[in-house]
Amino acid sequence: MASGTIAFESHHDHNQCIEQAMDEARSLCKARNQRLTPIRELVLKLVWQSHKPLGAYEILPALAEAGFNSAPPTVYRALDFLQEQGLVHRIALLNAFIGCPHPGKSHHGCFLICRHCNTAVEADSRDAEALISQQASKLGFTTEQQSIEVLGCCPNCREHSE
Amino acid sequence: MASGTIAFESHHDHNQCIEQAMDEARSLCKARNQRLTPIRELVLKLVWQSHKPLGAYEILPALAEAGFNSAPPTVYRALDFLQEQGLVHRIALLNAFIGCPHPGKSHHGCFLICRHCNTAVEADSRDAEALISQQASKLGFTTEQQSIEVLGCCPNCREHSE
DNA sequence: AAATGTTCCGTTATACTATAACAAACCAAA
DNA sequence: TTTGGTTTGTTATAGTATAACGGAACATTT
Repeated sequence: MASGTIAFESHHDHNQCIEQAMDEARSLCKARNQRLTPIRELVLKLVWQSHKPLGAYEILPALAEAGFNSAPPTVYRALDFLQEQGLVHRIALLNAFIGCPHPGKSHHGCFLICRHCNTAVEADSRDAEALISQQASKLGFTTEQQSIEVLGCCPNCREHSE
Repeated sequence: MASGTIAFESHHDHNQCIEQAMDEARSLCKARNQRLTPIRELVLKLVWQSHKPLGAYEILPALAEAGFNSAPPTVYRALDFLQEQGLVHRIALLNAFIGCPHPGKSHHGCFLICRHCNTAVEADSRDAEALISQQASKLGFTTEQQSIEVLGCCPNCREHSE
C-alpha cells in the first residue's frame, strides 16, 4: 500500500510530484500514440496541483485564464480522455477528479477520503478487489470494474483534533 | 452472501419481496419512534418495485399521480429519511436509489450492478471491508464509511448473450 | 503540395441531479 | 389549547454533465 503513503505526508515536495506525473503522462501518451494536447496537459496539471479532488467546474476558470475556451464540454472532454488513459480518476462520492499516482500499471486502487480536509489518497486494494470479485462470481456475476471509496479521517486531521 | 441470491433469480415473487420490506420498514420505524409518513412509505414502495436503482426524478411522476406535491425537495427529503433509517441506499455511480434488503442489521454491503440490464444487487462485503479498513489504518486513516460498487455482467444477461 | 479522412475544439443549448430558504400544515405533549 | 418540533408545499437556484453541429487542426496518402 506504498502508493498511499506520500500524500498523507503534509510536507513533501509536491511540485516534484506534479512534474513527475506530467513526465509520466507525456511518455505514456507518446508510447500509446495518443495526443496529450495543450488543453489536456493543462487539465492534468491542474488536477495534480490539488491534493483535494477537483470538480470539473473548479477547473474551468483556470482554463479561461490560460486563454482557452472554457465551456463545460471542453473540460469534460479533457477529463474523459485523461480517464481513458488512466491518468485521472473520478471519485463518484464527490463528483470530483484526482490524478492517478501510478498510471500505466494496472490499478486496483481505492480512495481514502478525509471528511475534514477533503484530501483523497489512492491506496492499493488488490486483495480486497480479488475477494469481492470472487464473492461476486459465486453469484454468477462477472466483475468488470470496481469502485471502492472510503470516507473517514486522515492522520493529519486526527492529530490536530487531539 | 445469501442476500444477493434472490434478486438475480428472475422469476421470484417480487410482490412478496415488497410486502415484506414494507412490513419490516413499518416495524423498524415504530420501534425507533420514527414517522413513516404516507409520502415516505410511497417512496419506499416505489423504490422497491424496481430491481433497477431508481433516480429521484423517476419517482416524482408517481408521487404526482398519488396526489402529492411533486417537487424535487419532496422526494429528496423522503429519500434522505429512508437512507438515515437504512431502508434505502444511494448508488453513487448511478445517482440512483435502491431498497435495502436487510435494514436494521448492520449492513456491510456492496452493490453488483449489471451493465446490460441495470439490475443492482446488494451483496455482503464484510470481509472485504474489514480488509480495507485494516489496510487504511496502516496509513493512519480511520475508516468511517465505505462505498463499494461493482460494475459487470449479471448471470441472466450472461446467459442470454451466449 | 493538395486532397482526404480523422481527431479535436468552439459554441450554444439543454438535460439531469440536488439543495436553499421560507411559509404553511400537522402532530405530539404539556 | 397553547406550545414547540417535525413534516410538507412552494419557488427559486445551484451544481453536474451531455447533445449536437460546425469549424479548425492534424496525419496520411497521393
